[in-house]
Amino acid sequence: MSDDGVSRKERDRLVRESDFLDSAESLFAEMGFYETSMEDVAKRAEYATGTIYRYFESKETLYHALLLRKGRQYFGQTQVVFEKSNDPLLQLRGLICCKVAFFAENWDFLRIYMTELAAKTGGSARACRPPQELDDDFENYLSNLRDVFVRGMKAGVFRKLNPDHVVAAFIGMSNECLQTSLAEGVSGDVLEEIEMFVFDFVSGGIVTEKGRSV
Amino acid sequence: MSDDGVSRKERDRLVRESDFLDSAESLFAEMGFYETSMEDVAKRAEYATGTIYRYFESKETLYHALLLRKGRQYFGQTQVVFEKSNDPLLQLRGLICCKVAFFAENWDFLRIYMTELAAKTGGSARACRPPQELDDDFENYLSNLRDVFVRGMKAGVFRKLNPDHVVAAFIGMSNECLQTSLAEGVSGDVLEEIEMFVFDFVSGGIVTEKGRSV
Amino acid sequence: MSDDGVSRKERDRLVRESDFLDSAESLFAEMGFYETSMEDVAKRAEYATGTIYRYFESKETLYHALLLRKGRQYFGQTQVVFEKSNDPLLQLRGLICCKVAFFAENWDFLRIYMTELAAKTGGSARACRPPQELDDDFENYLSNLRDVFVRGMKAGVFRKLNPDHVVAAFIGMSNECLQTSLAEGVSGDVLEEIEMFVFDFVSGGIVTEKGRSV
Amino acid sequence: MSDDGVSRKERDRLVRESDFLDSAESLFAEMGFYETSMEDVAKRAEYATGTIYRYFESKETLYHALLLRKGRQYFGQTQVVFEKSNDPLLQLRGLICCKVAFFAENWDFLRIYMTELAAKTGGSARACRPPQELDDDFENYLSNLRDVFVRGMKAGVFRKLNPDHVVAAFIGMSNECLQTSLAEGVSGDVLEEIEMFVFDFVSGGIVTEKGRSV
DNA sequence: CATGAATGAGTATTCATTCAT
DNA sequence: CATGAATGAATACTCATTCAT
Repeated sequence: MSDDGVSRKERDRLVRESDFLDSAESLFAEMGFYETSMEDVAKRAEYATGTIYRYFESKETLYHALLLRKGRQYFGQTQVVFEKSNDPLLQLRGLICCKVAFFAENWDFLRIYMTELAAKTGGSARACRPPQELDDDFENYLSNLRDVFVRGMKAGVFRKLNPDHVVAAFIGMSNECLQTSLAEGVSGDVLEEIEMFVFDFVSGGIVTEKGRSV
Repeated sequence: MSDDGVSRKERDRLVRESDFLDSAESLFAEMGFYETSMEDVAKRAEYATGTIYRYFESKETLYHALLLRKGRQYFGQTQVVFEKSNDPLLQLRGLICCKVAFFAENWDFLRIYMTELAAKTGGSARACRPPQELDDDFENYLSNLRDVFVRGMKAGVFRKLNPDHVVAAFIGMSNECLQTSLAEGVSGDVLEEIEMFVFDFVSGGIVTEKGRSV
Repeated sequence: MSDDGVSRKERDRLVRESDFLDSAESLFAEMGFYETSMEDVAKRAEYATGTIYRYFESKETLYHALLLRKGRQYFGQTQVVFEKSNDPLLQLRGLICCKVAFFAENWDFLRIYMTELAAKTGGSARACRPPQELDDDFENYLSNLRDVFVRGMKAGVFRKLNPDHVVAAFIGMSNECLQTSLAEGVSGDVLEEIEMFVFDFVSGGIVTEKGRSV
Repeated sequence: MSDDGVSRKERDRLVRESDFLDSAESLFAEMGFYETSMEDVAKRAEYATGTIYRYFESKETLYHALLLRKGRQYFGQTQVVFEKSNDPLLQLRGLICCKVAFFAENWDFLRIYMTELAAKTGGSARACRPPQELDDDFENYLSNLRDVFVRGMKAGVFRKLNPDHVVAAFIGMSNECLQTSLAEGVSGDVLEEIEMFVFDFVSGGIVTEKGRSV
């Protein structure tokens, strides 16, 4: 037993699991779920094909696990933002910051997440659905996000708009901005720019006083 | 020969082709490209499996054809908007109106288009890519859209923001809003509401004077 | 009714049948039976696919018919040779002459016949066997040919060798010579040369007096 | 590692490969390439269908492999004959001996080889062509064989005939003799008889002194 | 009787999953 | 517990044949 109560065996196991998740993540992002074979995943992880099945019941399970791993991490971070403050504007800023930072670090995951979101929102009855656990987290995230906007509206700092639409708009625009920006490679400057842009756009849209008066 | 110079045979052929495209569109939207078999498509269209191949060379060709059919129609409509006026604000309104109307009528296509967009923007090297023809149309659309924003900025009716980001933001938010709204069923009221919301959000964001002053 | 007691209809029918047999013959020779589709045959004959089935029950039937057409013609000619004389040497000469002349005119058929012979002699249980009728003709031809050799041996003009082997040798060598020679294009001179060569080779082999004495 | 530097795994693999080649060889000989399904091959080898594809990329590859296996073996043996002596008569004897012995042991292969030869000489543009490697070996064989005859003619032990025709005649007659003889079952006596017959026939043809004087 | 669109059985091939070593 | 060969169900696609027009 090591200090933190985890045996070497257990640690080894976790390392292996992580190897597979990493391989799968990059391959699924590159080639898509269906164009990636279990053999591909095993090969990239430098294990034998059969070994994956010691760690994951099926290809779908592997997919779920990788969605969960990063997904929970992300939703965990957003949860912190939701809980740290009650100020809608601060929360909004925090969420954007958190999102940009997370996806900049997890570009492969973003691509998978976007595809998943497209399928999910569209209501596709695909064989390979995201795991319930993550769905719950996502629902919770949506509800918290909605709450931020609703409170902001009540407090008069946000305009009174349909909060469900605002949620969708916020998610859609931030995702798309991240995708197109990050596709061209990541640098610190770009990140800051995206972060600022997203907040700016959400806050004030694009029309000027002059434009409004027309 | 009938009045419009198309023989009955030719018309029959087009009807059949359309049957297959319709079946494929709904199935690909529901189940995804890979989870839909050619037999499924044939069955839904009420033909034998082999018959599809008299109309489409391969599953991929069928997919491309259905993307092209609606895609070109949509980009054709946006092109009209781009050409009808030079006023960025009017163009923006027109584009939103056009998008909402089109996708309300083509909910299945929207779902496929969203998945395609997720894959495309994400740079996935999927076996089944959209046809070059549509890619070109899409690039052209992006460039025209960007131009609307750039002209608006020059004219002082739009705020000076990174136009590429604005393009991404506009596309992402409008798509996501449409998806979530339309998923719940379509009614005339909803359409008008989405249209107004999208324009409103793009125009002015969500933060109020009061929020800004904080 | 025309002079020879065949109605125009009947004549038309025979023309059509012949068109199909010609197309099939050239295609089967070029591409092989399995690589040729009924649509190919119809297209080359400039008819619709279904029309073939008014004339031939199946692809196999078509194949049989084309084997029969030329096959019977050929065996008919050899029969004449068998009957015209009783002199083994004259008959042999006549058979060679007849064979060279026939296959020079029917190069496509030769190729099909060779393949068929390879399969038949090899005892392949192929789905597409030659028709019984032709098999009988072939057996009859073999038996007559054997008889020529046997009589020649009895008469002392042929050496006493196993007559079955002689038959096989004669057929094999003449076929192969024709194939390789005709593959390079046909001319009158070539024909005469092959004819002479085959007779010469069958008659006297290749070893000289000197070679024999070694 | 075993003594001969081949691991057990490697040996197992070769055994399996050989199993498939054997099954395919007998089936292709019996039924023909097109009438044999991969499932048939797998079944005869007592493996599952998919297993073949771990050893051969495609049906065509399998076919090529089986042609190569025996083909190279055969051409290897003829090469030895070509190199062992310079005496045309001895070489001729050696080639016949070698051919009879080889095809007696490889009756299935002979049937496939004959079909292949029929197609090849006939110039059929079949989808499933023999591998280039074997074609080269065959060309080399032809050229060496021709050389034997040319040298024999120069040395005065062979009659002066068109050497290309002699090559064709020799190949055709020996193949056909082997096919018809071996089709009836093989015994030591038969082999010796065929061998002698072929040499006898090639050497001296069939016409006697008496026949010649007529 | 010609047509050619529709049919659907048949086949090569793939790949997630299992299991003996 | 790792391995990777074997499995066999699943699927895109072909083509001989049929039949309504």
